[in-house]
Amino acid sequence: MLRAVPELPEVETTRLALKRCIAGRRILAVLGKPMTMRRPLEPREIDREIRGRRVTALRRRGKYLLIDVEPHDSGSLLAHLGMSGRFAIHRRGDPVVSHTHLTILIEDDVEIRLIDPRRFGFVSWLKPGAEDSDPSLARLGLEPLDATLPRMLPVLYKPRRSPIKSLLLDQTLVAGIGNIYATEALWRAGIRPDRKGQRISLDRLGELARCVQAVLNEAIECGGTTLRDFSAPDGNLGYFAISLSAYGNQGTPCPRCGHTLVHMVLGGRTTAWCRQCQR
DNA sequence: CCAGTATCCTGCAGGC
DNA sequence: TGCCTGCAGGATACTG
Repeated sequence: MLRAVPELPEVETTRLALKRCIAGRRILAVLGKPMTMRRPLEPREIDREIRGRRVTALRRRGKYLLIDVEPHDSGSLLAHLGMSGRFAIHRRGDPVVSHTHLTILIEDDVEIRLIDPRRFGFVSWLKPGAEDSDPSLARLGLEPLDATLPRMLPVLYKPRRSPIKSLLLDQTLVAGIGNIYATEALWRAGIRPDRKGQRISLDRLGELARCVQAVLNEAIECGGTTLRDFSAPDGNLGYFAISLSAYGNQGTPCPRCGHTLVHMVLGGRTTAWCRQCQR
């Protein structure tokens, strides 16, 4: 199984698991050392802000996770898992794996741990009102699971000259799609990754939007049905084996037509695709 | 404004 | 067997 980079489905699965385990529970303490990450990690500041408070809600925006605490509108934790980040749910006393940068102690002996070898992710405290002006959140585009996507994606992509693959990865247009699900959605839609947005009909872009939603929903469903909240032995969340038709499968037969899948590099990202049935 | 590229970081696969 | 190189990619600063 490929070790998947967290995209929207993995973040959503993490959100649902964290919700089941910590929503309504009180935070006892936050532990960790200051660390250079995508944004500086300041465990003591986070501890000062959320110690003793109850978790009220877990939200997702694109690939970002928001953890709200009581009282209402008193600020939130903002997290991004980057490329190698994950939240693990543990019991107090479980062995600590390397690259555990943050530990959130929850009542009833639950611990939430942030593990991120590459440190492209982050967890930071958003002061009350800071959410609206946060530079990362403010730039995010449409939620891909929104019912308006089939109508809006063609409008957003049609004027663009970039390859469709690059447009799918542009978080300011639609937020939450990464390299894996962009590759899968294009394979499903039968669109070659380097075709410019301008050169794709509105109908085909609408179909692409439905493929994006289908592959994301299937991945979430897969995660929801295969993941346990406390998964032995390491408590990892948000990683699961959805069967991928194109991503990483260059050199093997296309599951639809049998033609050998090839790969190309677009914007520094590899894409597997089928010359026969992706036009 | 827009499109394309370099950069951060570590683990690991592949080659010799 | 072991070392070395290069690749993996999300967000963003930077360049053309």
